[in-house]
Amino acid sequence: MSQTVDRALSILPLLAEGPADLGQVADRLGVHKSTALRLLRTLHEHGMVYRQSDQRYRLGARLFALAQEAMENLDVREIAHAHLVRLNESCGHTVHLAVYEENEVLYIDKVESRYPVRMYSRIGKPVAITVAAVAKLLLADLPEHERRALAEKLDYPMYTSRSTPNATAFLQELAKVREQGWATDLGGHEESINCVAAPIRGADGRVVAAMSVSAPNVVVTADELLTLLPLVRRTADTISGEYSGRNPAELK
Amino acid sequence: MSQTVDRALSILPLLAEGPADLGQVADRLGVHKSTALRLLRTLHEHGMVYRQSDQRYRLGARLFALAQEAMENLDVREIAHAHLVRLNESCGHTVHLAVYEENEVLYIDKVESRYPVRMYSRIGKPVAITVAAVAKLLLADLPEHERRALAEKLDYPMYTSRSTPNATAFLQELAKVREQGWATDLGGHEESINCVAAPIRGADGRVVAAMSVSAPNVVVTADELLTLLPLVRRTADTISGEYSGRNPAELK
DNA sequence: GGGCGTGTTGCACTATTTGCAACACTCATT
DNA sequence: AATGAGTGTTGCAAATAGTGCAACACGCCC
Repeated sequence: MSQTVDRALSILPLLAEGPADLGQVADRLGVHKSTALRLLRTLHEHGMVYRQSDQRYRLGARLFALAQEAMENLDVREIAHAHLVRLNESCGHTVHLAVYEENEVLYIDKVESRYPVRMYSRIGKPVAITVAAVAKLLLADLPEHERRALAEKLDYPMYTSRSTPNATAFLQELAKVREQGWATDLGGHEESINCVAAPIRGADGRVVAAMSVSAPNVVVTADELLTLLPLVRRTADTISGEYSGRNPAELK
Repeated sequence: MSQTVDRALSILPLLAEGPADLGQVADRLGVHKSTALRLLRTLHEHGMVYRQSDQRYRLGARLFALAQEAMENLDVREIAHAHLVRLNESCGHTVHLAVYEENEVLYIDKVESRYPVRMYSRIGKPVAITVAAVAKLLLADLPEHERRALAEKLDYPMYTSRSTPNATAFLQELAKVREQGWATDLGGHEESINCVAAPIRGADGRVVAAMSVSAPNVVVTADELLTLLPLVRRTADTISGEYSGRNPAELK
């Protein structure tokens, strides 16, 4: 592993917390100012960091553009999008699409609720992995040992009284989810918000993504939301079919 | 400037085009496979790239998370958001917030139209810089020489017949925008979409961001959209006031 | 089982990066 | 004006850290 690159990349999460000046960056990296300067310069040339008017550094525009492009190239996302919109049109609630990647689950698409009350979430944001319905589906499909290892390693923040409290409970929940082929989150992340989710599978049957419908209590009760389950599952299955049907489009 | 970091960072835009295997990466970088491997490994450890099941590399999740965090830390964005939402509620159209950074203009916030017909755009996406109303405002405020230099350097794609055709026309347009303190884009990017935009200024009077309201012809005519101008300008001014009023919140 | 096309590792060489110390610059303070 | 503390910046010599090579380890197809 490359030390120089390692150091340079370590600067990014550091700047993500907020702007910092050269001295601060050097200190937190544990290197000499001049070294930090040269690393920052290289990052700058690539547009990864930006020097604002007060001389301090922040993350740069290229970063957004990259994240953007990367997202748009995801095949599942492309295939799923139209279906998500249609689902939103027929039920009106917020629809999410998420994938698992290296110990994180993240939203890669979202169609906003048509009701005035909206939930907070954002594409690209890592999901509350221990409680979100989509996360349960994605993790439930991991190979046994990987799933256990991950479960042990996670934190279990008690967002609400119904959050998953620990690894044991989590693994149990995952087993259930795996069994039934769908998942819910009933107020486990935010007291008043419920979700139902279904898995999207590739040709080999493995779960490649998960989608969910979320709505706050004030709009529909948990029971009412559950009546949408068949629709959500059907949508997910349609996407699965389309995804496994065609060979992953080779671009260019 | 650091060669190693330079090479490593060059991998990212390359992967943004689509997944690639080790050989391809090495070739396009012009380095030996083993070198490419080690760079990719380091990128991997930082979650910047991800190795998919077919062994090929793609951009990784951390990239999204970083872009995400960076965006949320922008003070203008935070201050403006509530006002954008309110504006959207009162007029129903899509509202955008954009900033300028190193030869690019990018959207940093967006409130979706409440009409069924939506326009395509996405937070983090670089804006069509030669035609977008927000871009004109941001560039019009650059110091003379920088503005000229940039204008010369740009491409002027003819998205529609009303797109800005060349540097001369662009500079002229910028002068006008600078003069009047607001800007429009009447079908310059997409034939049927119009925008009106107003600048958000910091305490020193410099333009720090720009906001716009966009709507397709099928919903309102350009003339009707222009009647919203006073409202847009008022909103922008309110945000400007709030932004220059408080000292930029030092976090942590 | 031989022949590809991958990705991976150990090693010797030297080019690249590093920390230092000295220098520039801006801003307060006196 | 002059001093000083706080920044960011550059040239240099030392050596660490990165490089390409060549050999190896796979998996896959014929």
